[in-house]
Amino acid sequence: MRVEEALGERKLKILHAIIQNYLETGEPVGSRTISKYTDLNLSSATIRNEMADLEELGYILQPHTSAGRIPSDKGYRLYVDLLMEEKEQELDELQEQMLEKADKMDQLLKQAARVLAANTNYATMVSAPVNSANKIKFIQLTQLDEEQIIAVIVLGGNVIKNKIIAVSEPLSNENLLKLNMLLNTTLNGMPIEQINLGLIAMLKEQAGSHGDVVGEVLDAVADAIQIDEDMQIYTSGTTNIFKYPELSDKQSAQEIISAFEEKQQLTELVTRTLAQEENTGIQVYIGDETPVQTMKDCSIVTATYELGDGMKGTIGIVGPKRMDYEHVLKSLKHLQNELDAIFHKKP
Amino acid sequence: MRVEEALGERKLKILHAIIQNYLETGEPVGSRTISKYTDLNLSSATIRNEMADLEELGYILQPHTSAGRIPSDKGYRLYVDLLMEEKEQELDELQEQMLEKADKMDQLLKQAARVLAANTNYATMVSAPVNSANKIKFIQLTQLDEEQIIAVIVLGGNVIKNKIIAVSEPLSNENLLKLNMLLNTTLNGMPIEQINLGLIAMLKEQAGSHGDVVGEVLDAVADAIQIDEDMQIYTSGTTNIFKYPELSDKQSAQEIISAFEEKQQLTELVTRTLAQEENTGIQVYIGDETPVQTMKDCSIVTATYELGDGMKGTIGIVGPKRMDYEHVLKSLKHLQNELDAIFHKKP
DNA sequence: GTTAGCACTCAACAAAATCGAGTGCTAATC
DNA sequence: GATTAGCACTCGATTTTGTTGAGTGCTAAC
Repeated sequence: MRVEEALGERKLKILHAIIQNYLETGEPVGSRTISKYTDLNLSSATIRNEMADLEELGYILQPHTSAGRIPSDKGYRLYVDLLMEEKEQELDELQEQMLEKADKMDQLLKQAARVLAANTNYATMVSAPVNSANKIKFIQLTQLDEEQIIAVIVLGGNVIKNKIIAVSEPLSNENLLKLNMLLNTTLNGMPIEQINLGLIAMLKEQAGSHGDVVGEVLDAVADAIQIDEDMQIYTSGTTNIFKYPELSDKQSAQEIISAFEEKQQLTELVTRTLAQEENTGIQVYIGDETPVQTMKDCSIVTATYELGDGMKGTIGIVGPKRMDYEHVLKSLKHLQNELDAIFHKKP
Repeated sequence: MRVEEALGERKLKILHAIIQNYLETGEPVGSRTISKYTDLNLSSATIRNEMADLEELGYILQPHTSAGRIPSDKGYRLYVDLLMEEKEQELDELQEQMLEKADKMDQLLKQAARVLAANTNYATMVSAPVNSANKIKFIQLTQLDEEQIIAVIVLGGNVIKNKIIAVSEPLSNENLLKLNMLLNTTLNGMPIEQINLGLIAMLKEQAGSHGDVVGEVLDAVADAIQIDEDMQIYTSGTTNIFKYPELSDKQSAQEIISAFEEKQQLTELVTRTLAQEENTGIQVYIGDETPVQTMKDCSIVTATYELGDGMKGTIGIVGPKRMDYEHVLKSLKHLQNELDAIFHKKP
């Protein structure tokens, strides 16, 4: 608000025009262009004066003397926060493609990333839902054969974990039953963070006489329950960055694509996004604002979706700073709703 | 053999020298270079004459008049088949990195891809093991809560599948027990291809009176068992292709990287590789020989590894045609053994 | 405060010039 | 007959130079 006042309406309009034009063309925009293609009815000279001011204020900058102006990060920020008007538009295509086939979660998410990439022409990522504060809902051990026991553990949000445990001697049916009872009564409803060595030791004690085998099994179960540190992230359209010359020189392309392949940095991004608590769940990082230094020449827009039970995932779009913010935000919101709907419909 | 005779030893030596030099530099190699940097003691003029012959025979070619020569696909092929001498070398590093941490299969494979990429400077892929002729080893249905049943299915090679089934009305304990019995007696040991609608119908009949719920459950189980058509493939070092100018123009890079991200084509490659039955399990595709047209300017080297139970997976390396075949083959064999060892040690 | 006009800047493009690696061919040599 | 030195020639790559035009800043007039 204050910024808006301080700048004055005319400057704002000019800034808006510059940004919009730059978003379309990717070329620095000059005073003449603005003078001609807006309804401001000002000569290029006047625009030049205003532009000089805007540059001094840090909203735009010149790549080199005697070039037009391009928006600075600060300029983009103002644009996203104030200037952008969200125009409604149809986008049912997305929906249809989406619902087509979506029985398995991972396929669904991969598909989501793909559709979003196709729809926006940027690189996209979708993280599988995680829940740091998840609880155990159900545990069961079953004898698979003489030497193996299979443990099935169901967490909140119906996340299932399996582990096959090799045992040196078979467990009696009776013991297995007891063990199941014990595990369920003790662990049921327990947040997984609370499962630590101490607890395991206690369990072993309670299990008592059955000796080593029980110990082995309990250790294995504890191991299986641990949160897997690397979350699943699906990406698509990474090569879309080649469509934007400012990102597609070898150096940048190399870095960005690597980041998308190795996922490490994306994980960080997701974690950060999920941590941040905002009402809409949508966040925009412009240039240097990014949590991931590799992408300091990009803009990143992220959204979170929910599954209930506190399970959350992230959708993200990475593109050039001159990304079509309106379109991206719209698509993202749409997909967000879509996912919410799907997950709440079929649990 | 015949080729070797036909060419004559000197031509072979020259060809060898040309290829080796080209592998290192990536630049067309001229007669002078060969004349100077080999122990042939021939003048550049002589080399030129020989080169003219080699070109006529199709083993090398000129990118343009008055440029040096580069190997043709046919030349590479000869090199791989005959000329290459596998020199032994240490490579324990690989092994160490490998064993460091490898409890979960997917992490292990991802790690394998990564190590291989780092080691070779090419793009790599590792497919998770699949088994088209897999059998059911164990099935169990358990009541999770009032409205949900969880199905756990274990296949050969200890592949586990889960499915949560929503039921409209709870199943009685007794019915559940019967159903479990039925499933195990009928399906145990059965190859998953044989599970089709007919069989399901028969099962439903045998289950008899229990009505719709059983039907629902059986359908769900059948669904869960189906082979998931898209296999898991882990990639790494895709951006290594930027290191090779001949692959890193926008067009090619774009295509190759896309192929690595979207995996569709890699799946095809893996399928093809697994189908091919060769003793060593190692295959080399040079240029146009590739099953994946996108990579017609690359060479691809693949190897299969085994888990027993007929489960097989693939490791692959994609790089420029002037790849360091010796090194690649060596690394690949090494990793192949490594994986075999790991999997056979800890089942 | 706005605008017309002008000198100036500078990236981008294109044409021209230069360079040099490499070739094929011929004639001399072993 | 095989090898080699030598030379004219080719052609991509690089550098140089010139040209263009979009765009600026500044000044003076409106």
